[in-house]
Amino acid sequence: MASKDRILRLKEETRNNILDAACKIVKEEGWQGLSLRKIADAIEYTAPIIYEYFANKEAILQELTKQGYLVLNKDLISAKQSKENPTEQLEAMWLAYWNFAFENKEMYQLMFGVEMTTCHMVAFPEVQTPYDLFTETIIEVMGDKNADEDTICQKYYTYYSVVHGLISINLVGNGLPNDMNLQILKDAIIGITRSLN
Amino acid sequence: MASKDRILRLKEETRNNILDAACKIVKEEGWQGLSLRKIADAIEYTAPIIYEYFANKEAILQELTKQGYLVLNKDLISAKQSKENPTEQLEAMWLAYWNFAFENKEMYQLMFGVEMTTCHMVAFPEVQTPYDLFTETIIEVMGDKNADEDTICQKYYTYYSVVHGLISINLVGNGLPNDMNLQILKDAIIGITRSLN
DNA sequence: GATATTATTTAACAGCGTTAAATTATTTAT
DNA sequence: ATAAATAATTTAACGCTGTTAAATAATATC
Repeated sequence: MASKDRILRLKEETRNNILDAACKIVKEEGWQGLSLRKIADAIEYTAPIIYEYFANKEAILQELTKQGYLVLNKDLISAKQSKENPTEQLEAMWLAYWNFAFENKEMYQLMFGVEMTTCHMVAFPEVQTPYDLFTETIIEVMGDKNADEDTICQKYYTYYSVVHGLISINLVGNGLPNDMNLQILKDAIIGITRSLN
Repeated sequence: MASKDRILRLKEETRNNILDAACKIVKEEGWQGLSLRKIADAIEYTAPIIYEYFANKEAILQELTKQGYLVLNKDLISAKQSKENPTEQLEAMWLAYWNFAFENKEMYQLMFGVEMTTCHMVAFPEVQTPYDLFTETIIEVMGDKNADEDTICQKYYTYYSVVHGLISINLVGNGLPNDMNLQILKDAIIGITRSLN
């Protein structure tokens, strides 16, 4: 019976190897360079074996997306915890979001469809978390626990639009000078925050 | 000698047929559905003939991108001309930009890398035009002809970030309710404009 | 009408995601 | 320990992709 466990452990390991190999290939060659045959090569198997672990290529991308959200959500939470004041928390969170995008460019592209077709598959709960974390803090900044749902949503998307837009502009093409980026980002965040209270 | 002209005209026509066919296929099946064989089928030729008119598939995308910019630039100019006041011109231009994105979703994706790998090939002058048109109007709103180049550039990208971001969010996935979109868009534009003077 | 030129197609290559069948390795049962 | 059953893995193939070279068909030139 213990051998069953060993086999299960090995299968789990191979599954992770597939995901790790995919990540490595993407970091080296971009999403266009990713193929099942390359993944198989990296883990020293032939291509069809992948279908023992994933339904198809899309399922691999879905799993990677999930992992991306886990990292992002962790970053957002620890950013919030790094500050006391809700306004500072919100700013720290958007900065963490920004940093995640540039520390994980390929991941961000996959998750948010920049220069890359996203896998809008069965939604998993992790994609909702950033929205929850941000709106929760927005409510705190507004100091109005009974604030209108639509108003909060709108404020969130105002932040989100400018941050995601600026990230996208930088990921596609040459991007902007670093100092200009940060100035736009911080000015925009401050500006929107001012409109909150 | 006139026959030469006829042939040249026919070649030009076929070239356009290729581009038109590509557009049609993309509108019906999205960028993922576009293939050289489908284009060839649509114009009733076989695939390799396309290489008599374009160096490769990328070159077709480049030409379509160019056409996209021609339309966008025309829209921006006529939006500007529709108003007298520079502030109103600027708002009308961003609204025209917004409308272009949703009236030409596939084109916008190609031009700005939303859910689609852009062809960042040899840059052509048309890509610069929106920047010129917007910054020109921003300067007029500021009423300072000697304004700092960097400041103007920064203001432009502040507008651009929020508009492009909001568009991207809508093109990827399900998008937001229509009224919320317009409210975010107009609020953001008004807010940034307020910071200009 | 024969020859040269151009237009177009056919065939092929290497790569892609994916599936079914064949093969090898491992476990189970006698 | 050997035979049968099960599982793991590979080989071969399909239809698709962009692209190239060679073969063929159509046209123009002499």
